[in-house]
Amino acid sequence: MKKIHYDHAEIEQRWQKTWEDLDLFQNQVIANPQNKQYLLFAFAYPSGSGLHVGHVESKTALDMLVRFSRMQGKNVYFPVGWDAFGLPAENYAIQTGVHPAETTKTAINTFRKQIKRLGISYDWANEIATSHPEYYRWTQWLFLQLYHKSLAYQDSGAVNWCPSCQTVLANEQVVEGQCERCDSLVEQKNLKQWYFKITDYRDELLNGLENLDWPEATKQHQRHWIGKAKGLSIDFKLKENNQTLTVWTKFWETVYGVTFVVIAPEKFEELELGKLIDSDKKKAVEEYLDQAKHKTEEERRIGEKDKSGVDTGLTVINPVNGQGVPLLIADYVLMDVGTAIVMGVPAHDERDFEFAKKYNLNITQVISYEDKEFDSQVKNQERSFAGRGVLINSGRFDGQDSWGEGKQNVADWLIEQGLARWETTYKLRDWLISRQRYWGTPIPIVYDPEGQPHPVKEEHLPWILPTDVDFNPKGESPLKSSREFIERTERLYGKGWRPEFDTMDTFVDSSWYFLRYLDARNSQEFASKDKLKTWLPVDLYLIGPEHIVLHLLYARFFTKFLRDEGYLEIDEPFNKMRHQGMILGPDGKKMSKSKGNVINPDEIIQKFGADALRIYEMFMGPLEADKPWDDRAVAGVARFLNRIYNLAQEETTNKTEPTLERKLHQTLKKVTEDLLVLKLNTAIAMLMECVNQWEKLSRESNIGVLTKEDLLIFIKILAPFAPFLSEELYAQITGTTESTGYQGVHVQVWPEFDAKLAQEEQVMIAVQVNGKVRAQLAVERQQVGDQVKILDLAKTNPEVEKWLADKIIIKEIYVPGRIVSLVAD
RNA sequence: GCCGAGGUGGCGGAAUUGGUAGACGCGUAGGUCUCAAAAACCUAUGAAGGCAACUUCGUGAGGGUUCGAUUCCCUCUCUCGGCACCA
Repeated sequence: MKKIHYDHAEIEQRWQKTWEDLDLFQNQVIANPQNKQYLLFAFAYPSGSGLHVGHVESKTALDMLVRFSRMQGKNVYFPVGWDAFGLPAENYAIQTGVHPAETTKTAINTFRKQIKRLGISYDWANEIATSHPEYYRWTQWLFLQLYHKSLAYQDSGAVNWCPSCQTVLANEQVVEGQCERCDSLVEQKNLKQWYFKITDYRDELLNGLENLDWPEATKQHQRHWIGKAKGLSIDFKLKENNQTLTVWTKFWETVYGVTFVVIAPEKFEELELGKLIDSDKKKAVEEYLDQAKHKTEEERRIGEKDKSGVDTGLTVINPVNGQGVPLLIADYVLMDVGTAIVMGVPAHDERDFEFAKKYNLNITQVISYEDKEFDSQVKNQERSFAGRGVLINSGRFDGQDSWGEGKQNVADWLIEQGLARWETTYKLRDWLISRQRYWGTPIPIVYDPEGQPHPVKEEHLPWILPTDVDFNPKGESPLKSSREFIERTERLYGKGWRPEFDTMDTFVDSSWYFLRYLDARNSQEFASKDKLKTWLPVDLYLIGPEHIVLHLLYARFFTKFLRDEGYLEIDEPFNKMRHQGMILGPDGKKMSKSKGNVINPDEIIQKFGADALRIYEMFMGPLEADKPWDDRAVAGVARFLNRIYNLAQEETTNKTEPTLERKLHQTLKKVTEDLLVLKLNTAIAMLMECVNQWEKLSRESNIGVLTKEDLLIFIKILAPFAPFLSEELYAQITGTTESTGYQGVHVQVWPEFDAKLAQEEQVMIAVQVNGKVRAQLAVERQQVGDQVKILDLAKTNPEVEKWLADKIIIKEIYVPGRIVSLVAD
């Protein structure tokens, strides 16, 4: 039969229009808890460059699962929206003068069009954009709820400042001392800013991870970020005035080895220790404090190699042995770790060792090691070592295991003596949400003429983002340039009142969007309790691994807060979460415009069709892996689809070829199982195997090889993968017309798997002799369980006999249906 | 330095979680069709040896457990992510 190329463009456009006219899969949020499935894709920032192949990957993967679930009779909700506030649109506005609202709208329209072309079956009825007043009104409402509970508060202190973005950043947005977005070196500034008190939930955020079905690596990451550490706070006394200086340590067993104490510059000032210093030291100390204050992030990093500090001339008493040791100031001690005062144990800590060497401080070994070389190196003050050993020079604890009884006994004793207590520290700090940028949600706060903050009244929400604004960065919030904003505030609150000019971190917007999805047009509340109760939690969240600490932590925090406020009944928003990998350029590198290795999905759709693009991206490899693009492999997928199209044109028969029927049911089984665990690459491979066999049999036969029913089974299991082609073929075969109402493949029931039909009649059993496969036995299915017979068959097989000649069998193993293993000597 | 993921043909990747390594796709070679090409289809395709049936080797390296290891254990090595002066 003559092979034709089916017209993918025509078919795809026609069905896209039909589905849209029918409002297929729209308005799926109904309060029906039966069989509910809330499937969530991390909503995207609508960038001006449009959809890229990475977007296609995650959207398509979930769409396949969604279509499959629907056919399985699940009540599926699959919403869509836009993380529409953000810097790129604002930066573009600075360059071109085009208002961010304009560019955002255009970008969303482009994305929407592209997504529809891909055949993603989103429910558009609850589409949201975080920049829409009816959305950010509730972001502001949430801020106010936090404010009323004192979980949103204002504080001044050192903050991370990006000189290029002209805004402060959250700790989470500083990567290696650089701005996450533009890689500028981050500076420290003292500013009064708004914070969310996420630390109130730190223990729950940590413990809640336990039962989540998330990738273990992601959970581990969040644990590290929260950074809970149990240690001992030990009180040292200042000799000069008996003032207590508390150090915090995880290595208290080395306390007898303390030969100095180091304090962070900021802490030294906070405790006002300067006044105790002798005049001869005063100048050096003041100089050091001044210099430390002005160190840039870059200089500090250089300092990693060369530690600096200054002796205060003050003496600290080690409580365990009464020894007086010097107090030094050094900026390698960080203000926000522990108590910002560190006990210096140079024999057993690398940093302390370095510091001691540089400033000629004493070194006392208090742990001896089994390894003689190590031990003598430490003894000779050539290096430090932090491994396990036996305590020495440690009074009553000498001879005890430094990681076992010794560690325990030292702690017990210190606590008993009232010298120390357990203290748990965390790395997680409160979330700084103020941003000195325009394109974001305005913080709903106004200041009275005395400068005291007050919440914007709820009836004034949404607290609209003004439009008469000069975007050009001047180191302060662009909103200050809006006359309307100030006039509005004075009109509503009184003369001399001023609005808060900062906007919120866009991560605030995205921390609760999955809640708004459930009731996006509700003007009375952020979502009705009924719908929240019905649909939460999210059943599967597919999100890039780049959101591990930021978004996922914040969203969990919001969920827990709203639960405590009585709005939600769940503790965790996303019980099951998976990551999609990155699609790399053909060169195996991350796609970027500057590298010129970007693949445009529109071009692929035009050339090969949306179905081919969808299937290719899923066929590339495991969803979670990073995979390089291969242009030629897309053509292979297009070929696969074309073969299906041509085979489906052939006549059907009244009895399916038995081997093909078997293959079809094996395929049904494999595809069903793989879809449930998102192993889409192997599901597609199985579909290909099935088609290969179908084609082979069809070639060898003059008449049809498939019944109409079996053909329809194949089309149905193809439907989640290739929604357009399967819809077309289904319509062709069943002859349904629009007049009968929509009866297309996407509302059909997923076929039932028949184990009997999938079973092979003959099973191939391999025979190993001394671990090497030497023969294959074709065994009737009924005989597989007959061990005696199978072993007999194996031993009398001529191939096997050859290898058994002159040998005695000493062991026989039969794994039913798989393998016979004979051991002979 | 620490934490995490990983290393399988020329390439992307499979492998029922201890049971025939290399499914499926790409690429390559030869062929069919064609005046020719493209497209499409067929056959072969881990490496080495052999005319051949066949044999040996082979999942980053080395060792171990086992009748049997890509899979489990130990040591090492390389790659990719992340964190990092965290006391």
